[in-house]
Order: sequence, then C-alpha cells, then structure tokens
Amino acid sequence: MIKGRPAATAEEPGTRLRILQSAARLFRTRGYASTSLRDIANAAGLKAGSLYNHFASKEAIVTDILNMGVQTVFDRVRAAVERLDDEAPCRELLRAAILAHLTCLLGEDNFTSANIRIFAHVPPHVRDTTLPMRHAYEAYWLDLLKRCRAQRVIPARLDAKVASMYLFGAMNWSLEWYRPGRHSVEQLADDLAALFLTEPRSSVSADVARAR
Amino acid sequence: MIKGRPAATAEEPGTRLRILQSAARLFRTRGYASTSLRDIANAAGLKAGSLYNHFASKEAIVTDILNMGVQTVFDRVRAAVERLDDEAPCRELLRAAILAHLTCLLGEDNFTSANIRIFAHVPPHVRDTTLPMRHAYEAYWLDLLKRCRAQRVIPARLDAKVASMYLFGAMNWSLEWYRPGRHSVEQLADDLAALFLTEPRSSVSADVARAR
DNA sequence: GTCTATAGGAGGATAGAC
DNA sequence: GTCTATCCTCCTATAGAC
Repeated sequence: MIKGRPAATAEEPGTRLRILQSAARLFRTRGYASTSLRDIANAAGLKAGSLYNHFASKEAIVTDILNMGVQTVFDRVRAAVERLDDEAPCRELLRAAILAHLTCLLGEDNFTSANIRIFAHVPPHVRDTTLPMRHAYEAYWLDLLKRCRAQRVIPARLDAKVASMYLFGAMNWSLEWYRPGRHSVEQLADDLAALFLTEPRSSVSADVARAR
Repeated sequence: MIKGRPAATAEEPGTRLRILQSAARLFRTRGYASTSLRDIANAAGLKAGSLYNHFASKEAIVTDILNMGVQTVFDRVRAAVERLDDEAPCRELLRAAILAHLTCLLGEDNFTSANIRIFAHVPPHVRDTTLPMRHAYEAYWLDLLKRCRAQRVIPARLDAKVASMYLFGAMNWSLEWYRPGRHSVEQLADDLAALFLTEPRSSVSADVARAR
C-alpha cells in the first residue's frame, strides 16, 4: 500500500483520494486499458502530469484501487456478520453477508466494483500484488459456507469451495444486470439466500419477513 | 454478420477463421483494449496490415467474435435440451442445459469465453450490435427456469428473471476460477444444478447417480 | 503541487509493391 | 492476399517553469 501522505481521512476528499475515486469510477465503466491517465486527471479536475505528484505510475493507481476494493467489502461483510449474535443461525449469517457484499458492490463506492470488473485484465504482477487479500476474503466466505453445511443449511454432499465460487459468481455477476431503480438490494439478497439455502423447517417467506 | 467469403467451413481453418480464433483467444486472456492488431496478426501467422484483407477494422473482428460466442453456446444448449425427451422432468432439462453452457464456456472454443470476458468493455455500439442475440439467449433460459418453477423445482416465490441472472452469474464466473485439471465439468454442472434445484422427493445423490 | 510542453513509443489504419 | 513502410493519433511518463 503506497502511502506518502497523512492518510486523507479528512472531510474534504483530498487530491489523492479524489484521483482514486475518479479512476475507480472510470475503471468500473470503461475498463483498465481503455481508461487513460488523461481521462483520470480530467475527471479529478487536474492535468495528466499532476498525477505523478501522487502516484508513481498508472499501475500504482490501479494497485491501490484493487486493494481498497477488497478491503472495503471485506470490512463491511465482517462487520455485518459480527453485528449478529454469535448464536445466530447460519441462515441469517449468510443472508447478512450476502446483503453486505451486494450493497458494497452495487453501491456508490466504485472500488469493489472496479476490482471485480478489471481484475482479470490488469497486468499480471499487479494482480499478484492483490491476490493475498483476495484469498483471505475468499477464505472467510469458505468458512462461512462450511458452517452452513455443518448446520445442514446447504446440501452436505456439496464441495464447499465450489459452492463458494458459485455464490461469488451469482453475486459478482449482478454488476452486469443490476439497475438501481429496478431492483432492491435487500430483495436481491433475500432471493439469493433463498436460492442457496435449503428450505427451513418453517416457511422461507416467514423467515424472510422476520429478518426485515 | 460480415461475410465476404464462401463461409470457411472447410477442414483447414482458412485465414479468416484463423484470425478470429487467434483474436478470441487473446481477447479471452488479455482483454479487448490490451490486445493489439499486431498481437492478433502475429498469433494468426501474418502481418498487421494483412488483417484488413479480411476485416474492415478491429471492431469488425470483435463484433464477429461476440456474435459467434453467443451463437455457439446457444446452439449447444438448445441441442442438449432438445436431445432429451419432451416429457423429461425440468430437473434434467436444467442440468443438461447447465452442462452444455459450462462445457462451451470452459472448453477450447474461445468465442463464448471471450464474449463473457470482454463484453462490458468493448465500444458501446459494438455491444449494441450483439445485444439482440444475447437477449434471445437469456430469454431461452428464462423460459427454462419458468418451467422449473411451474414444476416446483425452484422456489415459487422467486422472481424467475432474477433467478436466471444468478444462474448466469454462477456459470459465467467459473471463467475466473475453473482450472482444467482440478475440476470435472460434469461434476460442476451437477453441483450447480443441486444448488439451484429444491430437494427432490427421492434423495439428490440418487438422482445425480442416475443421470450419469 | 500544478501547470505546459514534450519525449519516446505503441496503436489503428492506409498505400502501394509484389 | 500478403508484405513493407508509413501516417497520424493517443498513450505513459518526464522536465522544468511557476
């Protein structure tokens, strides 16, 4: 993580953060290679050359964005899960985690969505840099699913790793079709949870209604 | 669909098809913008300028690839479904369709995978060109899922459109994690079908064993 | 820290010989 | 139909004034 400044956590974004936000939005929509430093600079309200007062290269920018993308969604999902009671059924843990992931991915923060969209097409060594954090996040979900399986909430015969990849796919692909006005993220999270979880003893709809 | 030649369906690929195959492979792995015409020409065994004897532009190449990608997977999925008895349970229809889609996506044909990987990042008017075919393919799956829901094979309360998007996500995201040696496509298709389908009256494992 | 100006290279596309 | 050579544009990155 490159950090040559006092970590812009002020109320005003600060130039460095503004650059990252502008770049993330462009990467999310146009992709990595199609977004030029001029585009980024222009969106951030400065000239291309000025970017180099804050970052060493385009790769440095995208590296930070990828890392922040994972960090953000990981923090939010963990917070959502830990907000629940330790004794909460896995059914609710999973639903809360899905909602947090979708909210982060589909919200106004462009870091996570940029990460998902461009990860496969950034230079390999940039990808490698962010792999450890990505793996940690995946491991967290894998553990969550294994607990679900232990409670018979997802089919026991299923490989948990494969199930977690399918779950990631269902969630991350929403970037391709989600439209803010047409869907409610809460409803989407409930639907996905219902798809992945086996039917509970009580009816699913009652369960969902209670969770709202 | 650009077609200035007698449709190279011969045993030897033909230059035009060889260009498309090389380009699809590069687009799949590196993305659209990061793949230059020089890269494509080199992979196809000729020089950059020669590409223009077969295509009007880079956009013409990628347009053909996107269209072929949808066409291919649509044909294979439809064939797999129609190979089954008309009275076959939806449970089997869906499993066959999933297997066909995954086989096409993860196999050696790079057109479908290239489509999935680069679709979001090609120029907008190129994207628009292939949208009708894509929508037709999506409509086919939506119909499949509605039939499943009518047979109570997926939960009735679920919006079929949303369910189909989640299913697409689970399938298409496999491009990001599937590794040929480590997974069997048949097993993956069974697992995904098991995830999406409600438990049958008989046990799932017996059902799966029968289908093999 | 931001600007202007530009170096140095790569990309898409074209012209014309063979 | 393929080649070489080249045009022109855009890109990342740097230099130096303010």
